[in-house]
Amino acid sequence: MGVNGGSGGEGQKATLKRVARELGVSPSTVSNAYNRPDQLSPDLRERVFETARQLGYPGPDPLGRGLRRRRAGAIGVLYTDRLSYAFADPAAVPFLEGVSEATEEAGLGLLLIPGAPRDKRDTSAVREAAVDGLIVFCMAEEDPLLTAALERRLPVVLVEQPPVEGLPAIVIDDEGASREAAEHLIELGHEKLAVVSIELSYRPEGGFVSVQRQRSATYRPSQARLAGYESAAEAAGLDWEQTPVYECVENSVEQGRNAARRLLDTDPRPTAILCMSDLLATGVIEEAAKRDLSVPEDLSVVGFDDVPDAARMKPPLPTVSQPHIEKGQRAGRALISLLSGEPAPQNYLLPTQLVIRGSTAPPSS
Amino acid sequence: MGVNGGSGGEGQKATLKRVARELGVSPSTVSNAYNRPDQLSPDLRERVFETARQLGYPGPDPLGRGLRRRRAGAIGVLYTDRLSYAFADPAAVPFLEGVSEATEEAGLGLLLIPGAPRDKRDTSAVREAAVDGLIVFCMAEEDPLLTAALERRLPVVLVEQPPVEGLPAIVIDDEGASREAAEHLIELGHEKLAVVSIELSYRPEGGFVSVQRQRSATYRPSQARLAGYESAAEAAGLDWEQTPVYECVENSVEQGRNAARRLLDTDPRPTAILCMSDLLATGVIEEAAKRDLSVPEDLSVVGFDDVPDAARMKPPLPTVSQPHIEKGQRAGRALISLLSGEPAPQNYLLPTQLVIRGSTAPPSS
DNA sequence: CCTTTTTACTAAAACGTTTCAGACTACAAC
DNA sequence: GTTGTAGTCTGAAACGTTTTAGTAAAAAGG
Repeated sequence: MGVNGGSGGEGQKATLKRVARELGVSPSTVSNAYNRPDQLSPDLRERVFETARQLGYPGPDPLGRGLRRRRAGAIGVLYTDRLSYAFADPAAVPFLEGVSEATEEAGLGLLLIPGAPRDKRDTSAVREAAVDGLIVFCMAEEDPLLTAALERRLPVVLVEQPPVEGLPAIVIDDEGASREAAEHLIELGHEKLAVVSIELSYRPEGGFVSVQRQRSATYRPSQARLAGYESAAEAAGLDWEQTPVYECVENSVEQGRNAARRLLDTDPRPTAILCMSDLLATGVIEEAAKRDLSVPEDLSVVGFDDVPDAARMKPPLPTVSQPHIEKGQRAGRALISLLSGEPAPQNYLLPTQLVIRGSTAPPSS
Repeated sequence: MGVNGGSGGEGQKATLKRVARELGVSPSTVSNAYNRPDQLSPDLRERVFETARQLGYPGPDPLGRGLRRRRAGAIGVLYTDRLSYAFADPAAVPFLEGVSEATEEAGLGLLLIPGAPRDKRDTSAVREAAVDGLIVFCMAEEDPLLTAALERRLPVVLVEQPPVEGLPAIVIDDEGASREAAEHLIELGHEKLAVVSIELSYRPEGGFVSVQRQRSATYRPSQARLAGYESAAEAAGLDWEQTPVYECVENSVEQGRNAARRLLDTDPRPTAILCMSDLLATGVIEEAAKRDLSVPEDLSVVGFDDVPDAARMKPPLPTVSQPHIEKGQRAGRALISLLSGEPAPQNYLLPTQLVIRGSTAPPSS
């Protein structure tokens, strides 16, 4: 017998009203059987369930209930890019893990909202998502998806986003953390730095970027991290204009390799490269290896994120560690408290830590 | 100005009906403006949007629409365990990536349904989830969550599950793949095998398990893989009764270490260990290292899953490779085609491959 | 100029629930 | 014998849409 072969059925689709009619009671009573057990006799309640079973009624329909109660029972997450990329991003995965811990505690579903590719953005998914609130994670300020999300006037929590008044924000101190990373290299004696950056704006151009474009980056992490690198350089008397910054169009090992190909060809060749993600750093190191440059003797590389792999690499990758899971938890909890009507939106600044692991070195020359 | 400070508002919450009244047209017309642009004059349509903007109407409410259209616009995924564990499971993440690719193509949301811990299962989330269909991924046959899912009578696709008649199933050949892994070790001359297993049933007991309990495992992968190991052993004339099988209560490195502690203390000490996941294998290798057993000279270890790390370990971990992403895609697409009313549910058997990477060896004695 | 077709719009009935405000009974309390 | 009170159950009105079947006017066809 197949799973739909249950008895009953009685032709039409089972509904609360039909259960009520079948049993000769009012719909309210059936509803109460499910939602307010104290409102009817245990005996009748049992009979309601029995009839439901016979008719194959699976309990109150979530959409009908949601409409009436005016809550969907789920929160949505908006991610930078195509949704499927999120699972390939080692920083996004633990973030989602944290969010899911929070939603699970609250018994809420977690709806991942599809983004469609950038060149043909379709905002319908975000407009039509049945959710009670949204978490916006690391999207460009001018992304149409973000606009659409805000227009829904739902409770929203921003994570690693440019600020919007009235909305709680969860961030790390991107600027401070990257300043620290750059300072570390400068203290070692490096003067020829280079930067491998993740996307700067909604439509990333890729390649070397002017200082002006750096400053007008619309992804918060990119903008803040560049500012941090720059301020360390300026403080040390280095000319930031002369520091090559290469923008990747995607956060991947492949793109990191690409960037390194270009950067290691510049003259003078940089002695240290600051990367905005561990994925990019991995690519840079791969390319360096291909050119028989040894890391860190010939080239120091620092990453960002501290993915699990970073510690296992040989040599281990120096990087900026940040609490991804906690970030997700905080975001989830902030949204949930917003949903339950708590007034004061709380901002969080999460701690970061520069992890060196003994594998940066002074310049060789 | 905060995000909710938009003009309009007019006291009450903006609704389609209110937009209609404000403009002096019927609700149908406003609805058409959003859903059937060809049903009204472009001029009026523009005025509808204009009024909507003034009133702060964010477009048709997903719940109202969903109720009327009888579709939620999302599919749900049920995972073995606490939802948050899924993000920590290196096999589940790429699976979800694949699913999300499929849902994204179809413009559907992906709802992750929370599971709550096993000892206090709460099925309300699965009963109340607003979805059009479900993907059930790797759950024990007797899990109450699974029962609740089937009772909803929604389209369902099973992944790595014991079969249910009438429901499409996506699986790998767990039995064949693990038989192959065991055969490989046996061909190398190993006679003292041991197995480190993932959970066998909804309430895993942990520790050494009898052949009888092995056979009645209710997680499909566990059951099938044990059957594969056993059939290889029997075919080689080894006594399966004498082969220690250690059940872990969780798929983690820590649990693998645990299991190894027990297995490496048995007499005779196994010369090769078959692990049901790369995470467990990693733990086994760590414990072996602690005891100064060199792998593979003193102990051969084979994993399962082929997570990205497996190739990078030193020595690289021999393992069974399976197409996680494709598994997710297939599951997603199967469910989507089910939703669009296609009749024949299709089963898929996805290919696996034993990847040795030159790091198993004959027994040393 | 009359008929047919097209265009632009509407009325009303769903969709499947929950909840508010009773209503009826029974029984205890005064 | 009235008044409470608790315990059960119900009727009807939402909740915010979409859709079907239709009307009236305008355009096209002859």
